[in-house]
Amino acid sequence: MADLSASPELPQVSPTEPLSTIVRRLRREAGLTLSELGKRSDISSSALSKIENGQMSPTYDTMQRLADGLGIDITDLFAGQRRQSTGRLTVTRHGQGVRQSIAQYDYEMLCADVRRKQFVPMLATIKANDLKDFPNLVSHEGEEFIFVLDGRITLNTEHYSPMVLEAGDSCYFDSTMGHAVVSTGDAAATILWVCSRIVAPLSE
Amino acid sequence: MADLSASPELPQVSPTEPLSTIVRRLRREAGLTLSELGKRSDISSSALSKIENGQMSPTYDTMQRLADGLGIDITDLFAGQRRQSTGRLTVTRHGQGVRQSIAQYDYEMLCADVRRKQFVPMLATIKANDLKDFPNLVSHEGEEFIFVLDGRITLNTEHYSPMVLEAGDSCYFDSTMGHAVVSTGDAAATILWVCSRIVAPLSE
DNA sequence: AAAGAGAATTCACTATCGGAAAATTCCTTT
DNA sequence: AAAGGAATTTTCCGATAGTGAATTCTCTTT
Repeated sequence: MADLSASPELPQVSPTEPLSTIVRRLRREAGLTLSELGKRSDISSSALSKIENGQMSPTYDTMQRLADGLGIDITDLFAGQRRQSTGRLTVTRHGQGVRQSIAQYDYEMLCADVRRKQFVPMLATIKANDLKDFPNLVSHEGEEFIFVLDGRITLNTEHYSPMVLEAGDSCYFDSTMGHAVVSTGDAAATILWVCSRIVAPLSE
Repeated sequence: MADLSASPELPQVSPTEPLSTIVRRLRREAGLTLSELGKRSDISSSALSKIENGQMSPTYDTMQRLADGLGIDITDLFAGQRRQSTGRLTVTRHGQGVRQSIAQYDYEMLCADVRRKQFVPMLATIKANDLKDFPNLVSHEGEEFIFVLDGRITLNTEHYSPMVLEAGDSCYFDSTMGHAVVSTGDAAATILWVCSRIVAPLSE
């Protein structure tokens, strides 16, 4: 079985990248050994070895456990190489983000000059003090992470009882579930907020 | 670390459409009998029957031929398996993340009990003081965001000159570009670090 | 260089997939 | 309702996916 592709070059986009190569690449990127991945996905390391060497065609069942162990979506096992933007980088200095404001929060969008990000970081100052400040809970595609920098907040959600978070606490949740953050301390609360799956905000 | 929602680990009954139903639906939609589809995809009708009745887990090989015979992309066979988070949520209290350590950094993985996150947040304390502490620059798929909480760091990258970041500064970049963070202040530096497309470590 | 440790592969074996054909179910037609 | 034919399921069996143990490979350490 000859492997013609072997080029030492960087991210080669090969539409026909075989499963074996994809799996090996994903495992290496995750920094896992065969047995480590085997443990996570409940597949023997010998089976993984055979898969990565193209000596075996795994069953649907096995592929599902494999994707699970890699923490990826099973379709990623077929998708070949993912298009990756060139090494872009941007810095936002303290206080220099793009400011936006709605009734309940003041935002400072960080690194806003990079568009089409995989996730969007921002600093938010919570103005709302009461859930009544929200006409209704917010809900949108994607997942969300909150890290409290200062003050104390209450995270209200559709499916859980309100959670109080203090400085240093953090929270990760599915944002399709309705949610709203209010400040419950004396001082204004500041949080670092990260959302995935957000369409590039302002500026055209 | 309290996770309110989750049934422990695997037994989670996914509300997604199983392969069997997907295949049957697609075949019916195409108006094909088992043997007709079998002929097109070079799979015996008995095998197809077993697949459609959930009595068999087809191999990667077979699934490719199947998708081929149906004239669809193989990833469409997983339509029902795509990631779909049902309002999950988890909180990590100050200092309660899962700790990990490598030569250059100490990590505290936040919200580590949620797996398959779209992005992974962590707190890192930078131990490295010199670029020489790194055998080579780190590089992996995905994008990365850094927010400096305390101290001063220098971000070294493959394509840019080193950038000094102080508390409150942030940076977003493509992580396929080699990179390494060192502390350049007197005190240890602490940063909030967010990476996309990373496998969260296993917390046993 | 030898020893040792850990990773990857190979080996021997069992469980299961997948094919051919028999058996059954599900029509349509009389 | 019965007959006939097509679609589907079941049965049986060879081929191969998947496992644990043994082996080989690849490092680092002394």
